[in-house]
Amino acid sequence: MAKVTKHAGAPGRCELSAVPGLATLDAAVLAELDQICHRQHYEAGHEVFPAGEEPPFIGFVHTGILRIQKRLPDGRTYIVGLLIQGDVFGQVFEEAVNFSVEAATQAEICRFPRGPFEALLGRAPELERLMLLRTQNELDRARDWMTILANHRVEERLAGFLLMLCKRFNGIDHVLSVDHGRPEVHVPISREDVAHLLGTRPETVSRLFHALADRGVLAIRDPARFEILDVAALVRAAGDNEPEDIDAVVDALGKATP
Amino acid sequence: MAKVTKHAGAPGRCELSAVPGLATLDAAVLAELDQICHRQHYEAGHEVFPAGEEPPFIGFVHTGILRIQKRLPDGRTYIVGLLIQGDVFGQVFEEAVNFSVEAATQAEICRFPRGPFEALLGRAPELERLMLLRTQNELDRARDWMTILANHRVEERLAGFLLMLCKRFNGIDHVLSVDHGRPEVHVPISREDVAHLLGTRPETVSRLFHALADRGVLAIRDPARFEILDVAALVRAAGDNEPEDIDAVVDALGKATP
DNA sequence: CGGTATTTTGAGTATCGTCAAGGCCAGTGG
DNA sequence: CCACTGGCCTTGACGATACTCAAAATACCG
Repeated sequence: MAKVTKHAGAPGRCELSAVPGLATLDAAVLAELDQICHRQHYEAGHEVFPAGEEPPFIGFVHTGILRIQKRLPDGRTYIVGLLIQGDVFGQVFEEAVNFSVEAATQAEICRFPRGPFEALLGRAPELERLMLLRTQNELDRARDWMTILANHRVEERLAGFLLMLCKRFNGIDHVLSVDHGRPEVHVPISREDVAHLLGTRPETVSRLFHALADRGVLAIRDPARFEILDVAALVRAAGDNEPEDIDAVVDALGKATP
Repeated sequence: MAKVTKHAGAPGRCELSAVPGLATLDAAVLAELDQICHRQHYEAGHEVFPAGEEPPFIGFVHTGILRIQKRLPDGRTYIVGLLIQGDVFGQVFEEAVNFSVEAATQAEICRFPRGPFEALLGRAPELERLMLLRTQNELDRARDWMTILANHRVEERLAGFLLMLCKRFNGIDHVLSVDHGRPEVHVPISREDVAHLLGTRPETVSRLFHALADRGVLAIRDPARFEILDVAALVRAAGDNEPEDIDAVVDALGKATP
């Protein structure tokens, strides 16, 4: 993992106007963005950009899943977030970032070189506003994730992770689907990555998936696919007794693509 | 706790130009900010604004410490961040926030009503840029905090918390000082708050403070004040083997106000 | 000085990490 | 077509860690 191999991309033609989040932008701004954008493909495990340096570009995820992470010299890895379709990453106007970005699966992204992108930011207040709102949103999600991480029992964290997949990844990359009339969640990353996200070990993750299955909360169709049998029980397992949340999940599951 | 009592504040006169982070702003923008700003005092435990609603203002912390938190109906509390002198809080252009803000100690803040503040944002690109950079910074800190939370042993999280206090709170509110030639850290929040921040219980926090003391890493002067006896050991206890970090802490401790 | 809240300590138990072995699947090469 | 290999996932046993409940000690405040 962490190889730097990259595949060359062609400039322009990123169909940015088709992207929901960007549709509100002025046509002229969109055209300029499209001008400076290079589309690029990454294989799973390849590094999109490293920690400790100035990020060379702002990225926009088209397909696939990326990990935001920090690797320590002793081999420990912390994953502090996942990036999916439609997410923007890379800080503007920063000299160095603390976290690297790696492809967790095959991924297709758009790269906007920082120089031109930052110049465009200055000319297009609406784009700057968009970046501010997106960053605020990311911060909010990071804090939500912290409340999951702060649960002492790993089972609560794991259940919270599954619910997060349902709520946020719905409709993305076949994460959520309905196969035999029951909602099915596809966990798009390895046990080890899940463990790194949750601050635990792969063995414990495995044990707890099976514990949830034994209690009838979910069924394991294959190591990456889980049928949700009892949403309410899963929400209870997450220790999350906010009624709004169970509604949000039921809602997300209801809208899952068959 | 969580009372809504507020003390009335007088508009203007917030001496915003004296604030390091805002000094780069145009004088005219600063004057406008000063116009719309109301200074307000909060007692420890009082709510600055609640979760689930549109935040009524953007806040700027002058003195004291605030908690960003979520309270669950069953009484559990998650603290996802602390705000100190110079921090800005409150999202712009958002309908509802997920987290409430409460005073952890007596606090003095400036309130910028959202309407006028957002209007000013549109007229002053440099202010919007400032907000973007601050939010990016907050996001980075939140992710750093996540890497501390993801450690399985509470001792690592507690040591990481102490080091964070040294690095970030240096020079603020007497958190860091040198009393008998040795650096002394003042933990400005209760054991319970520390526990909520670290995802554990006050008993465990207490036990681990004393365990660190028994090993000679630190000395407990009173329940809120700790003398750091062995910085290197503390960094090791945090499980953080990035050489940059020990340097940063030694540096911060060296600059501590005597 | 008394009353209350906070912190500390103790004992017992649940949870999780660690180490080690075994199983499953996909891709490879005979 | 089948054995072999390597990666991932699973399972088991044991010990370490932290949570729970309960009580005592200390600090705080009027």
